[in-house]
Amino acid sequence: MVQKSDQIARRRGRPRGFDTGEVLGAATERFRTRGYAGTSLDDLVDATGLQRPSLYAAFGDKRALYLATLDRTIERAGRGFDQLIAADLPIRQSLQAMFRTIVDGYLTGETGPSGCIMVSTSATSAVDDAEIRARLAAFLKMEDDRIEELLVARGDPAARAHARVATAVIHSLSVRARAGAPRAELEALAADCVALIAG
Amino acid sequence: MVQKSDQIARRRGRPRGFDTGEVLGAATERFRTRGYAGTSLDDLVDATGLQRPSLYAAFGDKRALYLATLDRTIERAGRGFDQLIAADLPIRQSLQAMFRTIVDGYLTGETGPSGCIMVSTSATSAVDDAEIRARLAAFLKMEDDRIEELLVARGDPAARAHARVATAVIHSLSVRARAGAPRAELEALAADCVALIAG
DNA sequence: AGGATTGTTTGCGAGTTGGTACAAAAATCA
DNA sequence: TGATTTTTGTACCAACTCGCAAACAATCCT
Repeated sequence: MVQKSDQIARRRGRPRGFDTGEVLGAATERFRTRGYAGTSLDDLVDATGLQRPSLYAAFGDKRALYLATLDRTIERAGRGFDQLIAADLPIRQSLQAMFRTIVDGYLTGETGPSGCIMVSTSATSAVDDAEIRARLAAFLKMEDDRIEELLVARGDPAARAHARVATAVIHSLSVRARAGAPRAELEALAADCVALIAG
Repeated sequence: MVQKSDQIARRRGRPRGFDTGEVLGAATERFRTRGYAGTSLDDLVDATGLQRPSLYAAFGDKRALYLATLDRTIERAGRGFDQLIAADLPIRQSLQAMFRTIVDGYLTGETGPSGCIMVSTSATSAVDDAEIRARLAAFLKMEDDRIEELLVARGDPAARAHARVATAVIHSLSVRARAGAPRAELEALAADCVALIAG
């Protein structure tokens, strides 16, 4: 009872040779490019550097790992919106900053622009899998709510409708990024949306 | 040279026991619910009623069949927009009719609301497959162009920007439908979009 | 009728899939 | 030190994957 947690409560057996967050990030990237059904265990071993048994011990089976990547994505995206709201910029600047971050992220990817794992990948598996569908629904609600909250705080009288449309534009940006649309096209759509809401 | 095409140019051997269009439609539905990677040959045999060799003889391998379903979808959607433009209704009514048709379609599906095969399914496979990506890009361009054309014909001075945003809302409707959003939610988003453009 | 041509059915085989058993390895505890 | 606990690496398995070969069936042509 003396050294309750000397460092980080030293565990008993052999220590893990990997960081859970990093592994989850690597798995997310692979799932984002190939989708759930299109990603094999060999893919995940290749992406994470872990062997199958390590993956299974740490996360459970393939589906549980996928769900974990979705949860991680929802959390991180939520924190992003929180920061944006806290920055307390005027409507136009808030939306511009939001779209800038989103477009930048959507244009990244292992083999090409990969958009959003929730909007453009989990959606494929959502119809026949209730847990994936629930995560996607939670993500969409989070987006709608946070953007509406942001617009309400700035005194937008049509906050609700504007938030829904802004979210819709986010979704479209993901689809268009995966279709190979050039950055300028994505930025133009974002600018059109900002003009429509804040212009 | 006399009976060039007595009926429909009677072919040589054993006649096909199926209608190509119907089979393509059945395959489309299965691909729409499960995605490309998530649909097996057994699934397609089950959905179409054809045996593997018949599928292969008529369409080629699984990927070629998938590409055929995408092409069919693009064609049919294009015809839908053509009809809408030809109807020559005012802006508000045109958009309302468009969204009504789209929402109705997106809420259908083999096992639940399945949205759009292009937006919410082909997008998953588009990153690593150039031909699928090209089809998706062509589909998006078709949507953008047709809606812009419609708005230009009605004298909308911001036709281009409005068309992009309307297309974005269409994409979001597909994602939301697959997430299990109720009809009222989809209709509300559509109404918000119409109000923003034509209000 | 009989040959030619095309479509259909059965069955299979090579490769890949997700998942696991088992032993070696690396740490803590006594 | 040796026993215990946890992680890691190797190898494997049963099930499923896509695709195809070969025999059979149905039509047209002469």
